[in-house]
Amino acid sequence: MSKPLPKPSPTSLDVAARAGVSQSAVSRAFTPGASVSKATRAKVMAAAEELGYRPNVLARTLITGRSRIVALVVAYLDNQFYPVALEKFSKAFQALGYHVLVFMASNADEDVAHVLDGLLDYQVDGVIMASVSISNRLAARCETAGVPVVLFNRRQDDERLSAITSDNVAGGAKAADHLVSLGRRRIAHVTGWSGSSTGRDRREGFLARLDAHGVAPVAVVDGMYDREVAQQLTRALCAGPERPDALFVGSDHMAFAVMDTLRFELGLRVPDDVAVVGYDDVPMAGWPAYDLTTVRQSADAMVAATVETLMARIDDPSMAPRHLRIDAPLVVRGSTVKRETTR
Amino acid sequence: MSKPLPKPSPTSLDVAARAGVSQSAVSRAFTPGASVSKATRAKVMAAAEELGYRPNVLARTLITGRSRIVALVVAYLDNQFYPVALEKFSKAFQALGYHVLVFMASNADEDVAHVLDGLLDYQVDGVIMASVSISNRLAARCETAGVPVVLFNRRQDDERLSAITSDNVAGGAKAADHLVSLGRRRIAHVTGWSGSSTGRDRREGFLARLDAHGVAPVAVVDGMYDREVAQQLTRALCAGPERPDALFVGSDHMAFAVMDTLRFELGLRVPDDVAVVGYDDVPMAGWPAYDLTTVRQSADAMVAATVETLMARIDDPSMAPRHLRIDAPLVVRGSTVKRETTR
DNA sequence: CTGAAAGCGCTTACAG
DNA sequence: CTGAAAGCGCTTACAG
Repeated sequence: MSKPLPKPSPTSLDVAARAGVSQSAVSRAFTPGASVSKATRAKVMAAAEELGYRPNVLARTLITGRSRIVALVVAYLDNQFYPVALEKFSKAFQALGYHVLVFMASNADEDVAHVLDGLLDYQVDGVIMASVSISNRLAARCETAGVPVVLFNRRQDDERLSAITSDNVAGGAKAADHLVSLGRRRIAHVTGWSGSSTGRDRREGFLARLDAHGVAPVAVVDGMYDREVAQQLTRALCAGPERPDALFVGSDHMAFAVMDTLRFELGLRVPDDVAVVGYDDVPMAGWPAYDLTTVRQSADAMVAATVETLMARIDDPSMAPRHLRIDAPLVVRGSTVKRETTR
Repeated sequence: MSKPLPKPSPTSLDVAARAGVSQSAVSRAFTPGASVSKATRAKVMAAAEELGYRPNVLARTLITGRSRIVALVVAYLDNQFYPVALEKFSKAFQALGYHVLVFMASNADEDVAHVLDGLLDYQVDGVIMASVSISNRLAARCETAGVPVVLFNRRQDDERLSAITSDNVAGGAKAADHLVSLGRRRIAHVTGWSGSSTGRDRREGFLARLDAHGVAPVAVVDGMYDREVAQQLTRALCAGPERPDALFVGSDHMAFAVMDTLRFELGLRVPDDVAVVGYDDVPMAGWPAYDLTTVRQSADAMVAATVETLMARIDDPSMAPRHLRIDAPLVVRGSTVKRETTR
C-alpha cells in the first residue's frame, strides 16, 4: 500500500539533456530508418548507455498503435500438442520482435468473450485462437477493432477468419486406409470433440473412407478430447460381444488413455488384440511406452504458417483471410504393426 | 505496407461527448473507487456501451506505471511440469486482472539478459523466472528498474530474489529412504542438471541420506534434465558388471526415458530388476504406462505461493524477499513396489 | 461530485 | 539533419 519510489527510469528527455541534443533526436536515434546523423546517433547512444535508458514501448504503442504484442488464446495445455506449439510460437514471435500474451479460455462463449475484451484492452496487434472456437459475433468484434485473428488447429465457416489446420479429412482417411489394409474389420472410432472442426473433419474423412472400403464402423463415439472420457468409452466398447479389433482415436492425448486402459486394465495386447491409431504425433507418441501409430500434424509447419499469415494481415489488414490445410502424413509405429526389435 | 484505417476505436472523449459529461467523468466512471455520482456513471456507461468503448489499458499504464502484465520466463515446455504450471499461472493472474507475457529463454546468460531487456521495455509489473537461473548482475538490473522478480522452482544464493521451490533436499532424502527400505543396495542417481539448484539440492539430500544408511551410491551422473542424456546414461550404467538395482532420477521427465530404456531397450523389468524413483509427479507419472513412484512437487501450492509472493512485492516493493520451500511428499507407485492389481 | 488542465513518455509532421 | 510543438488516450491533482 505504501508507495516507495524505485528510482524512476530515465526518459528520452534525460538522455537528450545528457547528450546535448533535442528529445526528438533521441527518439530518432532509436527509430530504425529515421533520419539522424551518425554523430548524433552516437552521442545519443552513449548517453543512453550511461543512463541505462531504454525506450518505453508502451508510450510508443500509444502513438503508433502497434503494441508488438500478439495474443494467444488456448483452452488447455495438457494435450502436449499445445505446449509444443506455444513454445514455437513464442520463439518465432520473439525473433520478429513481437511478444506473446497468453490467455487461457474454456470453449464457453462467454468465457471467450470475456478474454477477448481483456486482450483488446491491451491493443494487441493480432490474435491466435488455438484450440478455441469463436462465435461469429466475437469474430466480428475483433474485425471491428481492426485486430486480425487467425485460428490455429481449428477452422470456421466464417470466411473472415484465417485458419490453419492440418488436412484433417485426408488424415482421417489415411487412418481408415491403414486399418483396413491391416485386415482389421471391427473398427471403432473415438472421435475428437464433435464441437470442434478437427473432431468433425477427422471423423468425416475416416468414415467416408471406411465406407469406400465397404466397412461399417462398429461404433463412433465422442471422446471430447478428454482422457477420462476416452477411458470410459474404451471400457464400454470392449465390454460388448463385438469387441473392436481396431480403434482410431481423435488425438494422441486420448489414444494414450485408450492404450493404458486396453493394456493395463483390460489385459489386451496392442496391436495383437486391438490396433490403435492416434492423431497429432506429439513427441510422446514416439516414446517406446506407447510407440503409437498416428497422423502427424507438423507443429513446425502449422506454427510457421500461422505466424506468417498473422504477420501478413498485421502488415496489410486489407489482405484476404487465408485458409491453409497442411498435409498430414501417417506415421506407422508399433501400436498397429508389431515390431520385431522390441519386446 | 498500405495503411488502411480500420475505423479507430472510440476514446473517452467520444464517450464524454455522447454522454454530455467531461472526459474526466468518463475516466472516473471506469476507475473503481473514484468519486462519481451514480447518475453520471450510468450516463457514461450507457454511452460507452453504445459506442463499444473500452479504456485503453496502455494509456493508463503510461500514467499509473502499472501495466498489469507479469512476465513469465521459461526455458522449456517439454517437461510437463512447466505447461501445467503455466496454465495455473495464467488462470491465477487472469483472476487478479493481470496477464501473462511469456518469454522463452535458454539458460545462457546473454540470452536471459536479452529477454530481460525485452520485458523491461514492456513495463511489466513483475517477473517470474521458471526453470531459469539468473545472474546477480541481471537480478540487480531488475531491482534497479523497480521490477520484483521471483524464482519459480529454482533458488539462488542472492538474497534479493524471492524464490519458491519444493523442499528438494528433503525430497531427495525421501527417495533414498524409500529405496533403502525396499532393500535395494546397488543404487545409482541420475541427477537433474547440476547447474540448477533443484538438481544440486535433490542430489545433496539423496546422497546425505544414503550415506546415513551406510549405502554408497554405485554411480552419480548428470542427466541434464534431458531425455536423450538420461537414455544414454541408463545404457552406460546397465552395461557395467554392477548393474544398479535402483535408480533415483532427478525429474519425472527423465525418469520416463530411463524406464523406456530399461524396459524396451534393455529388456529389464521395473521394479523387479530395477526400481525407479522420479521427481515432480507430473500427471503422466500417474498414467498406467509408467506408474512412477516419485516425489510430488505440488504445482498448485508452488504456483499459489509464487503468485502470492509476487503480488505482495508488487503492492509493496519494500517488502523483504521470501524464500519458501513447499513440502514434497513421496508418492509410491508401481515403479518401485509391484502392484498385484495390474499385470 | 465535477470540469479544465497538466502531464505520463514517446512519435511525427512541420519548419528550418 | 535538427528542434519546437502537437498529440496519442488516458489519470489525477487542483479548484470549485
